[in-house]
Order: sequence, then structure tokens, then C-alpha cells
Amino acid sequence: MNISLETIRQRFKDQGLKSTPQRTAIYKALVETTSHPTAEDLYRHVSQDYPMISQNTVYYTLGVLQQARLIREVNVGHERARYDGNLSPHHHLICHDCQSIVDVMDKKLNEISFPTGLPTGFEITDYQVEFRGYCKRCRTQKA
Amino acid sequence: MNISLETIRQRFKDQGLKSTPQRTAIYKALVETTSHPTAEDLYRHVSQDYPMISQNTVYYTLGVLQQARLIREVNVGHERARYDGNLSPHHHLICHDCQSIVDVMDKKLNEISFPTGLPTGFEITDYQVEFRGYCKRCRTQKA
DNA sequence: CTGCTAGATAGTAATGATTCCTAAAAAAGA
DNA sequence: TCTTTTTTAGGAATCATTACTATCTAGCAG
Repeated sequence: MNISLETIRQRFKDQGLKSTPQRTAIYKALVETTSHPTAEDLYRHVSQDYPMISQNTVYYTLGVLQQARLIREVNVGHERARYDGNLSPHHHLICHDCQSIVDVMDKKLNEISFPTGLPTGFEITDYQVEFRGYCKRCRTQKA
Repeated sequence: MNISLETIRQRFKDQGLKSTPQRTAIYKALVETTSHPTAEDLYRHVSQDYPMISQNTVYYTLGVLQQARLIREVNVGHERARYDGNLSPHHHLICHDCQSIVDVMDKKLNEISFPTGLPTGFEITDYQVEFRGYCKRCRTQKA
């Protein structure tokens, strides 16, 4: 889905973040994709419009956006970090082979009741379901 | 919970793995803890009995055991990999601050129905629920 | 509109977990 | 016991990420 520059600037302002062209481009790219890119993916993408951008800026910006709770980190294996600009509650489908991540929107999954018998004092803020399996492409490749 | 050398040797044999003292020690340590240790944690632990063991062996062994599906990798953030020797279906409670992982055993969570409207051809093999929040210790430290 | 200041950027160097490479050692079956 | 195959240990290499730092710029104040 598309996001306007206006909206981005407002969100940054709300979180006390300066709006720079690089930062805006990185955030826009992340919100407008569902591919859960790595820092390098984003670096390559944003480089098309800002050839002088450094990888450092991408890492720094992702850190800032994450702290401001405008984006989230997603993890698959212990490989490089991947990011998600979609903050609405949703879940993930991950392929064991190609590590692709697909969003799962299913209302029922948002209504799981918290487990009982937790360690005393633990306060749950949110949860996420990770479904693992094999995507069509990887299955046909094996056959 | 405790595991006997017998059992370990049998499991290795079933998977066509040689039984070496180092390998046995690493696997035993992993099965007998619920702390989801890193490779380095295991290295330090096993070093007490095998001072000459190399980190390399730990990494190599974890890879072998994972391929044999005797252990699993757990991930919290994009930090170093953590491992779990408990293969029975269970879920995790993770502290945003200290990154500690606690096992959650809750039968209801094992009966979640798979979502509908998935990409065609995707075959789900398993799933896991990750609850995030703040543990008692980190909450009191902030207050 | 202009100047000021905190924060952002880019480039390079450093870090640290993990992997690669290789020779020597050890397991397991014959 | 012998042989083959795998495992181990150690050091070097890799690669994502972070640290450092000088320059630059956004955004506010005047």
C-alpha cells in the first residue's frame, strides 16, 4: 500500500524525529513492501534514488525507527535481521527452505487467550504466531 | 530433566551420528537445561569437563544435531543464535529487556487451527507462538 | 530570511559471531 | 586389529553490524 510524504513527515514529527530525504525513503520503502527486507535490501533499493547513501545510514535509521516503534524487526533463523513496516497485528508464514516470509492476517489468531501458569510478575504485551512450512516453489523444486 | 548416556547414544545411532564425548556432552547439556543457551554458553559449560574443546566443535555439533532434528534453533532479535533441546511442542515467553526465554506449556496453544487464505501450495508443518513482554526482574528494575 | 544547534549522514575502521580450511585424532564397522 | 569416514582443534577468513568522527543539514529562534 502507498503512503504519502505528508503522512510520513507527520509520523516522524509525532515521534520527535527529523525528516530527512534518506530517512523518509527508507521508511517509505519499508511501509510499501510486504517482503520483509534486510538492511541490505533496503540499502540497494534506496540507493537507486540516493546513490550516495551509506549502509551506515540504513542501519542507523532502522535503529531509530525501531526505537520510535514505527517499524519492527522480524527474525528468521539467526541470519541477518529483517524488517517489517506493517505494525497492525498479524502473523507470519515462513518457508524452511527459502526463508521467505508471508504475512498472515487472520482475526482468530488475534484473539488467542494468554496462557496461564506463567512465571509470577511477567507482563505480556503482545504475541505473534509463526507458521513454518514449505512454499510452493520450494516444494516443486524438490520434486 | 535428566537424560542417560544410553538414551543419547541410541538417539545418535538412530540418526546415523557417531557418538563422541564432546558431542554427547553438548547434547546432554542442551537437553538438560531450559535456558535456551547460545553456542558460547554451551562452549563455556562443556569446557568445564572438556577443557580442550574448541568453539568450532560446538558450532559444528550444533549444526549436525539440528540437521538430524535432535535440537532446534530459537531466535530472539537478530542477535546470536540460541538453541533448544526440548522438541515437544511448546511456546515461548520472551522479555523485551533482558531477552530471557521461558517455556510455555499450554495445551490450548497446541490446538490452534491453521489460517485460511494462505498462498496456494504452501504446506504448514508446524507453528509456534511467541509471547513478548517484561519479566518481573526487569519491571522492578525500571520502577 | 538568516544563523544556530542538535541530530543525521557518509566513510572508514573495528568488532564479534560464525564459517572455512586443514592436519591430526578417534569412532565404528569389517 | 585395520580401514574408512567423520570429527575435532586451531587458526585464518568472512560478513553483518557497530563504532568513530568529521561534515552536513533540518528545524527552530530571532
